[in-house]
Amino acid sequence: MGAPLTLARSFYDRDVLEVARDLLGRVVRHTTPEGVVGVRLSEVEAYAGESDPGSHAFRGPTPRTRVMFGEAGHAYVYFSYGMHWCVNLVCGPVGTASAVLLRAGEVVEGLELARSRRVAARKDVDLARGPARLTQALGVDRAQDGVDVCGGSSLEVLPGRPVPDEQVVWGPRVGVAGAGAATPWRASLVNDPTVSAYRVGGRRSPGARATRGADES
DNA sequence: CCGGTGATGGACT
DNA sequence: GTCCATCACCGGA
Repeated sequence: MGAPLTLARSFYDRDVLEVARDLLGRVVRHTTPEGVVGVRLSEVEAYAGESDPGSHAFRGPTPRTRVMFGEAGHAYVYFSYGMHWCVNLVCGPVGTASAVLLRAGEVVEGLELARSRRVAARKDVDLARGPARLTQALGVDRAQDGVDVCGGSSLEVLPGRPVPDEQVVWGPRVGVAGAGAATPWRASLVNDPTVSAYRVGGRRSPGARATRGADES
């Protein structure tokens, strides 16, 4: 038998920062009746479970965050801002509720289909440049919440090509206050045009902090 | 290039 | 009622 197509569950069943780091350069692939789209990850963000004030798991399990408290290697998909879907990969032991948010990547398979799903994107580098854009390009939504990405599902993560440390840049997470603010939760590929360049604070009230990520341009 | 803002709906207090 | 792990679009520099 050949090597498994998707990453083994053990890949996800460890520290969330390690998983985030190792996800860079991997390919997330989603197969639907419309076809297949694959995205090579260029930016991810770690959420360290119940102790992380920035995590959806911070207040303990709820119907929405049920999947986060479960087994590593499953997708946690949530609905945001009334119109967007974002996808995380659960990691660590059961009950840990850690997860890695897939923030951006390059479409490396199914370019035409991705374009048709992302009509607003003017350039191909914008197709999956941002967490909600990435899910839209992949065609991921509520139906993939809880899906096991370790094989046998329409949503899977392929080995891709590992990225050397020199190409990895760590930066702060946005919109999170509290003790964990100093931890570099967000990892991205240096000088990669598909890395999202988002605003700190978003549409927050005036006076929002202006700490820019260190991985721009 | 950059900052400001509306859209839009669900989860949680 | 408030807060979003966001995006697209618009106008100004």
